[in-house]
Amino acid sequence: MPISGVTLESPTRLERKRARNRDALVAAARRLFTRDGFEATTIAAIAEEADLGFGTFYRYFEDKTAALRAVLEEAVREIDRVLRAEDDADVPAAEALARLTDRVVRAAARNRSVFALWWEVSMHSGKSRRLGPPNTPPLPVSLAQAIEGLIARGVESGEFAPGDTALRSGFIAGAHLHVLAPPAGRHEEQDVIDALCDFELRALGVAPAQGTKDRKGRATR
Amino acid sequence: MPISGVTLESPTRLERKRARNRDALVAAARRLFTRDGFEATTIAAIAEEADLGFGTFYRYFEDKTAALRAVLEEAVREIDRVLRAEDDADVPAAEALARLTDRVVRAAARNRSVFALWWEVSMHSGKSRRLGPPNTPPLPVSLAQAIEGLIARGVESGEFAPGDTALRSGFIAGAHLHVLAPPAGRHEEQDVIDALCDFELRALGVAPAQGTKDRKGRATR
Amino acid sequence: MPISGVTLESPTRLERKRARNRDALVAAARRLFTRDGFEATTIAAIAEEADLGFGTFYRYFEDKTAALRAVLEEAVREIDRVLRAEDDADVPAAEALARLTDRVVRAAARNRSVFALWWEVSMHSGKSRRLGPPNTPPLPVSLAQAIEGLIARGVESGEFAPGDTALRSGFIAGAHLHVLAPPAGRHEEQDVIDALCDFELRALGVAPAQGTKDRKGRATR
Amino acid sequence: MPISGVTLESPTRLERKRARNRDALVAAARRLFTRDGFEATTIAAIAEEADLGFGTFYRYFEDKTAALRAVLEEAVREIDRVLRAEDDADVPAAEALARLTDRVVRAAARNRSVFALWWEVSMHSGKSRRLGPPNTPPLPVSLAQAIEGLIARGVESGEFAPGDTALRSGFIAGAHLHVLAPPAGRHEEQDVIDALCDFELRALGVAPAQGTKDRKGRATR
DNA sequence: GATGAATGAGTTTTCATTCAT
DNA sequence: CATGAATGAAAACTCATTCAT
Repeated sequence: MPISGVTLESPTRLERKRARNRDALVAAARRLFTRDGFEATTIAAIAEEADLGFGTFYRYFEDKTAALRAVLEEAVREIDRVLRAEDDADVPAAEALARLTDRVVRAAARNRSVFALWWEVSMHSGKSRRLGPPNTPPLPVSLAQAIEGLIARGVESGEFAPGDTALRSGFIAGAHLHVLAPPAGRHEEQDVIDALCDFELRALGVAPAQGTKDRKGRATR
Repeated sequence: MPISGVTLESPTRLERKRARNRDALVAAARRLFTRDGFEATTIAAIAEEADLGFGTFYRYFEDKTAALRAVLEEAVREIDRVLRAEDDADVPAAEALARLTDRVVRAAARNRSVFALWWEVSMHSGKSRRLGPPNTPPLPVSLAQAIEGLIARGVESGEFAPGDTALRSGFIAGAHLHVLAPPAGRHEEQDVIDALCDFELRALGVAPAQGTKDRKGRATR
Repeated sequence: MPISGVTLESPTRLERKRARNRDALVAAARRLFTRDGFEATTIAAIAEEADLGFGTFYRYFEDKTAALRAVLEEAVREIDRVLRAEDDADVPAAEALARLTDRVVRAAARNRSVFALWWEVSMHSGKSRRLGPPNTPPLPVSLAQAIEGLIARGVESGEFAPGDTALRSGFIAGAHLHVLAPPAGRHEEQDVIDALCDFELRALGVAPAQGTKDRKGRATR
Repeated sequence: MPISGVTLESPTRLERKRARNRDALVAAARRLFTRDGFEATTIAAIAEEADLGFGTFYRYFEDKTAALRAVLEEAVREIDRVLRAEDDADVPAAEALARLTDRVVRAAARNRSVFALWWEVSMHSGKSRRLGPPNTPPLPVSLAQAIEGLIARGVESGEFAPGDTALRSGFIAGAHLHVLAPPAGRHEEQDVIDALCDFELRALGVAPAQGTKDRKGRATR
């Protein structure tokens, strides 16, 4: 048993196993939390879904809420990735907003249930039971903030009509998140995106014609 | 003490007490459900909040879900009242939409927490746990349907730009419901309404100028 | 409102009503106790079955166990009536036993469920929960005692073979009570009685031939 | 501590503990069910009586009725063992019945309370509350069936007097089960058996003298 | 006297969490 | 480190009993 080999490789192997187990647990938790709700999901069910022993859960999470946090952190990371768009800094605000819309709708469609979970949890943050994610702002807020920046830019550049930036960004965020509403998914994703871009750009005072035409040609992205 | 008076009032007295108790329970349930969430609220807590005995709860509600239903029914009634607007049938669609927006935003502001509860509950409808109200459509759906009718009317009359009616009504419903998002209430209600009307009418292709000015004589911020 | 008439008749009328109510409650309790068991029967159910108000139950019975006692007392009275047979004192013991058998089987068939309830209750008398009837001996014991007297008489008179009187009376009581066993009622009552008389008289050493013949002709009773 | 020994014994140790716990629970349940009745026994009491934690009960039994089933299954197994007597197939029916009687009385004496519980439960089978054992026939029925076979054999061979086989087997079963009646146990077991054999064989028309004398050389009391 | 509304003690059951193996 | 057995706190729900009308 060569010490060097063991000490060098052993931690790595373990670490990989640990990571695999943790991932399995988080994935299982996401499936069950979003399907049945947080309270209705038992730890035993999560462990089973992850094909791991019952007690093993507690070797990876302090708590059931820790698992929830882990699930939500994924969603937060996803949103952060979507919202952070430094490369859009040099395109016109309208174009940047269209791109953001595209990314948001696609991400929302992909993570509908987790986003809904996040929304639900954020409603009860700071209340008696502390389920919540650590200190992330609620989804609509994050989204609205990102949009707000773009609107401010567009107003400044004269692209967008003047108006209350905060309110309008909230409205747009609301329109974006409408895709989370239950009967979602009945439209083609691309159609939703096109319509939404048209909708919000018009609302911001941008002449729609070309924008829409462009998008129809699927050229924008 | 006239006998007739006694026999006439006697049943009423009990009934009034019953009604008072029931109202107290519903109010208590609404407070706790919206504050802590449905699952986190115990029946003991509801009874205590209503200042009634524990078992008394069960004389008025079969179930915890029955109390939830009662709470939501209030909200449903409120929305129904808001969405039903026969008197708007003869005004232009744009004006009708503006009025609807006004009513919705005011109602949402008044019932923020209950509407949020409704939204939350409707996310888990059709899942393992059957919390939901009997057969009420989710809030966003009801709202979107009402809006959809107006949009269709406006498109037909030429007031609104053509486009997917269903999608656009959904976007507007989302914008409306944005007021439910946590950091709400930081704006004057009237300002929100004005901005929202401006926002959605522009999005539908209506020239905004007069509309905004008309509403309160306030200049758009 | 003539005082005399009222004071004279009023109590009687009331008493009749009271008696009627009480009877209804006892009958309802018997039906439900025997159908569902004592513990599974709620006072509300008894009152409803008796078509009386809920709280009325407590004007007639101190307790749920009081209702049980009332039900059992009926059965005890019935058994006492069946077992007391002074008029059989001057017939031969065999004939007296046959008559007793006849009466017991008919009573048991008529009161199967109450007797079973009695048996069940007597199993747990003197235990933690005091359900039991006041101080009545269990059904098998009462029955065996009555039989024991007859056997003693028959042994003394030489009709019956000698043997342990107590044990044999117990065996016969057991045979009698077999009719309480679940799949009862598949035989003609008279056939059961005939077979049982034949069985027990043989067991006691009485030549069966005539006895059986007689009974077949239905002449004995 | 040899590794092999550990790996071999390790699983067994747990299993043994599990078995011990389960046995403790069943024993506790039997004690309490028979002492206080099924309904009057709480799960907390069973767990306490078994000296185990409250929740532990539910690791071994789905339900209180599951514990009842486990208790009754013991009794059913015991009865099955007693009633199955293939080795008696070649002895005369009278002798086989005498042996069966012997076994039944001894088993009944040993399991008086459980048999009584079984009887009690079978009275309420098929009613609203489904307590009963899965699909075991009631005790008296099982017993009567076994006896019925012997009587049929004896009648065919000419040992027993002709007569209704079903009824007579029921009577004998009743006599056997009389030992379950409360004031039992005041007689020597052997005396009961002797008297019962004499009783039932006479009842079936078998000349008693030898039979009784043979059994233990004791003269009939 | 009849009634049923109010009440809370008592039971069953679930499940997060601990801990010995 | 993985596991699952043990545990009891907590919650829903029932129902006997009391009491005001």
